[in-house]
Amino acid sequence: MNEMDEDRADAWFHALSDRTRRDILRRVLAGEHSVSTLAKSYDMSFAAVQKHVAVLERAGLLTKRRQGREALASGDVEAVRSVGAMLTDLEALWRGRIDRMDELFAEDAPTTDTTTHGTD
Amino acid sequence: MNEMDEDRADAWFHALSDRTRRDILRRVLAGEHSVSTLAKSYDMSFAAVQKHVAVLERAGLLTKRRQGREALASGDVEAVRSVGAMLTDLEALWRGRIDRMDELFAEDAPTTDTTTHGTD
DNA sequence: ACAACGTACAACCATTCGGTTGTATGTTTC
DNA sequence: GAAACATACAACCGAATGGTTGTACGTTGT
Repeated sequence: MNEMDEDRADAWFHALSDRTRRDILRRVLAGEHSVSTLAKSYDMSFAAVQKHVAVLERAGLLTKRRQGREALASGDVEAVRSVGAMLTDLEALWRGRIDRMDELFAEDAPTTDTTTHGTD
Repeated sequence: MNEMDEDRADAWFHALSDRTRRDILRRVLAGEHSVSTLAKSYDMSFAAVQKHVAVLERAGLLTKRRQGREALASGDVEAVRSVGAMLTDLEALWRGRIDRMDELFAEDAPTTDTTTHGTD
């Protein structure tokens, strides 16, 4: 895991660590929304919502396209999948631990059958 | 999505938003480690690492058990899976958007078959 | 007994974060 | 062209974050 990946991960998880941003992401994944439309949904200033959108955009979780005076935001599902993939990698580490525990069991026990491991 | 879930999600993503914490989580998912063992891996004070462990613990991503003078930390893979599930839910919203786009196509096209909607 | 180890926690500090208001600029609409 | 709308961004502020050092306390080894 190199420095650039960690930077991206920092940005992803930080972007997702705020409930308003998670809610914005839900909306823009379900469909395009202008920033002002989004802003009307929350009990805070337009500028605050705009900043949240900017954080999501910098993290690559959302893209904006300009149409006239509106900025239409759209969620990037590929980025969401990348975050999910990171967690799957974490799970894999855990599974490795379990496998190692199984090996210890196998070493300890009288070897009845070493060829088939029905661990799944 | 109620208030308590959002609090948990805030804690999860915030805990994961720091690269040191992600690294600690990787290690304790792979196997139990004492806090001081973990601390030796990073270029920061013991207290700093201890705080990171505490953040992960409060988020429920890791549990500690006391053995003598050591505090052994172990990653909770179920919590990691819960975070992953949240992202899967986000993906589902996106898929809903795509389905709706398909419907628009279908409405636009000459009606060949309106009775069966093979959207799955 | 006592020194070394492992942990816990408080106090402090610089930086970041999440919010505000205000100002500027481009785009519709009348 | 003026008014209303949508965005962008800077400046500011209190709270939280990520680090530090110092202190205290139980546990282990000699």
